[in-house]
Amino acid sequence: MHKKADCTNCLTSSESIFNVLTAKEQDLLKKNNICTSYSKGEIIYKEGDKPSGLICLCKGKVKVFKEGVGGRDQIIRMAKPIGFIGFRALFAEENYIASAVAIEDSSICIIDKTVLEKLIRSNPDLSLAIIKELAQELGFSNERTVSLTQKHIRGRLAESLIFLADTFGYEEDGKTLKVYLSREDLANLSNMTTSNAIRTLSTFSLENVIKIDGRRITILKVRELEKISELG
Amino acid sequence: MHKKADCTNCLTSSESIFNVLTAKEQDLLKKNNICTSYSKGEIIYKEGDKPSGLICLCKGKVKVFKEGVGGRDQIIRMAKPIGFIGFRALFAEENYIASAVAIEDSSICIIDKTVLEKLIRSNPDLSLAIIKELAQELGFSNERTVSLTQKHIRGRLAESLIFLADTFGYEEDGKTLKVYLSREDLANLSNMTTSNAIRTLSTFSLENVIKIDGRRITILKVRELEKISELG
DNA sequence: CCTAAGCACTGTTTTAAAACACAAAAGTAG
DNA sequence: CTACTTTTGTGTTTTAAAACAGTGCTTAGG
Repeated sequence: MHKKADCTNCLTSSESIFNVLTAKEQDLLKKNNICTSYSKGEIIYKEGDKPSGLICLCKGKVKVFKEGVGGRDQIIRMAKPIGFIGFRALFAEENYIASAVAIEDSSICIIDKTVLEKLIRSNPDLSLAIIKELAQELGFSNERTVSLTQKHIRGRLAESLIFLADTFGYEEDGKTLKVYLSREDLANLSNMTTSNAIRTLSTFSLENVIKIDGRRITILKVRELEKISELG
Repeated sequence: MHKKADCTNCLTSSESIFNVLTAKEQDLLKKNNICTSYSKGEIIYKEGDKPSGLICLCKGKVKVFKEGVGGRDQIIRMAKPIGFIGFRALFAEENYIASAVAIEDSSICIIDKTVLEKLIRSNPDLSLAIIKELAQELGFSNERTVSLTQKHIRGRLAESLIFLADTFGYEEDGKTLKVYLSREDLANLSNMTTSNAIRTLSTFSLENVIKIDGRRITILKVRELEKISELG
């Protein structure tokens, strides 16, 4: 674990925020990052840790969660390649307020804090891209706050399933979620107890809105699911 | 209403994010903003509206809220001078996802979108300040999501009272909140029904943690209130 | 001054979801 | 292969908070 990994083209891919950089700047970036790999279940950082740089997820999937008062976790973000994790604390110059755990075998690379600042100072397009990214994330968080507090269990779970589909997409069949979460994670994403996630999932299955086969969730009626989510 | 107002020194005050600008840049800023005043209760923008520029609150107090599924509002932010409202949507290049209403007679000035972009492009310190501001706001939103979903009514209300004290401060006596909200607003801030806000407020008063006199709330035992908030 | 409207407050009922308590299945390690 | 742990699944009880219902107070407007 924590083996060295190599993710050269990850940072400069067309999907990456860094594609606005000049060749020279991209060079600087490539020379200043450390790659590491994590197995499924491993902790990437913990609440309270100090961020050392910008973490880029090159491979795998990561959940970011906060421990609540009753010991119950709330998943506040899910990351897929190519994406960043832990950037909030870095930019706010604070310690992490949440923890990140790999939910699949993953590779990350860390861009040094000072190098990043240099790049931001040298390239306004990068600044604007980061500002936009943060603003969108804030919008997501605000939306989520209202959904999680006001929707009922069915609505919250339906919303989570749609969110997972939007984020990770479908398998080749075009309807099976390309992410395999435990019932507990699904519950922690949707602000409910594990029992209730299991129960509600079964209900959806009985109603033929989804099909469940272990952790494999196939969405049969997206429209129906969206309706359940909207009604709350 | 919507009278023209004058808030020249508001943008360039030492508390403002724009204090990193050069004299020349500050000049550009001052030449390109429109000031308006709103009476208590007036709408500054509505969910779905398109942002035209960066809104700076120069005088007064503003609540920013989202309408939930059951018609119940959730207050997601409270703004005081000198602060910005509606910046999230502007930076994300989206329409507003929340509404802003003045809860006191207020003055705002709007900085044109293109002027703002010019300033961001010319001054990296401004970029960094905006990035930091957004990241802190995102942290606040994440914390809030967990509190509002996991804490019980007493904990949520206690947290809101502490938040109001932190945001708006105290009157001369050093313990009376310098903000006067209706019970409904207090409920919408704390994710509960108005009845429950009233009830819980009375309980706190009976327990001598606070003193209530209409909308005037005096915090008698801050430590106690913090305990209630932490325990959930 | 009187009336209306909105806000503050209280008691009662209902309900959604948590908590609890098991049982069965599926992975995992020895 | 067996024992152990974790995850999944289900039924029951309890509880926190919403919904409902109605009264009094205060403010605003004619």
